[in-house]
Amino acid sequence: MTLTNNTFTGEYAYSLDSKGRVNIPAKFRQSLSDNNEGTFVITRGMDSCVWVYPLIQWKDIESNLRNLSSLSKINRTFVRNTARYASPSTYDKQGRITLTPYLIDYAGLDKDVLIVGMVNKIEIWNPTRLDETDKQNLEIDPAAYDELAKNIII
Amino acid sequence: MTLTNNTFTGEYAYSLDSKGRVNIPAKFRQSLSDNNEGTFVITRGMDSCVWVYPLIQWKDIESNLRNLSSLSKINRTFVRNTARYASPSTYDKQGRITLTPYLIDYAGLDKDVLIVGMVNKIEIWNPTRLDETDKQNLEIDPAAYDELAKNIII
DNA sequence: TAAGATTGTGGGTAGCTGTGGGTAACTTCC
DNA sequence: GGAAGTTACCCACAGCTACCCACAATCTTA
Repeated sequence: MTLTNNTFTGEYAYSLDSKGRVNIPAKFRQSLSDNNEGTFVITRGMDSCVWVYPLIQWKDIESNLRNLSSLSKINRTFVRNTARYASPSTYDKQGRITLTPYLIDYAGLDKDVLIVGMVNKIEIWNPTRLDETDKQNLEIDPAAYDELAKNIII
Repeated sequence: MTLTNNTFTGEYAYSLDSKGRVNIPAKFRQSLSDNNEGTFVITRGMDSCVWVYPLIQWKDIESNLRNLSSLSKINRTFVRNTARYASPSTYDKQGRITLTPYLIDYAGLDKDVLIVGMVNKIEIWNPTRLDETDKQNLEIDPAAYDELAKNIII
């Protein structure tokens, strides 16, 4: 099956082992283009989860960060928070990446994790936290949400 | 007769087998343009059914999602809820796609299923649920139809 | 009407995928 | 410099998926 390059969708239940390793779903690996060199950049998500970017996607973000002037305080804070927790991770022969202890703690990860495709990146969740986040998001402005849906879903 | 490309109409009774496979009606497959590479994207419908998009139709949605910045919370929620349940599925030599266990459960699918052409996408229903949904929709506010009439002529 | 082609359904199997664990090389800290 | 802990790489194996073939029912065509 040929998928769009570097594009991720779907939800998968996987497990985090005692060494801090998680499998990247085979479907996701197949969609990776070669210039990623089997490498992802893992970092802290804006929700309570881990964000996993394919290397070339991250390089894009990096060059965008470079263009943010440090004169503005919000820019400095944003660049710092984004860069600070990012680290590259190459997957092993079995297709697993190793997470850092900080990120495992930040996302509250335990043995069972949910891997969610977010189109240009991947999220790793503690299933319980994702449920909670889902519920909170029900309180999101419905009009704004409908507006998005109207323009995108066909 | 050949209809417009990637356009689906009509209703068909098929069966879901023990491996989670359903046949895509031959008429639907014939209407697919080649750039779909024999691939559909299946996802959760807004009603209690499975939505099946031809690949190129889904790519449209995907590229819209790609342009939503994850800095905004509502964008993150929307991308997650849309991408999460979507997964590509290429039909086999017999013209069948494989559904995910989650979607089978969500739509309450059993052995007998109804496949409904929805012009730009396909719906897969549990016949009982479609009946129930139909009955509820009879009670639709006539004013809502009047509103719709402004947008479409039949 | 008869022969052939197409379509829908069932099932077998090789190879892949996800998971656990072992070991050698490397790093860190006293 | 050496012990202890950590990391990167390797192998093993059970379960599952993608692919293949078979066959009956239906449709097409001459």
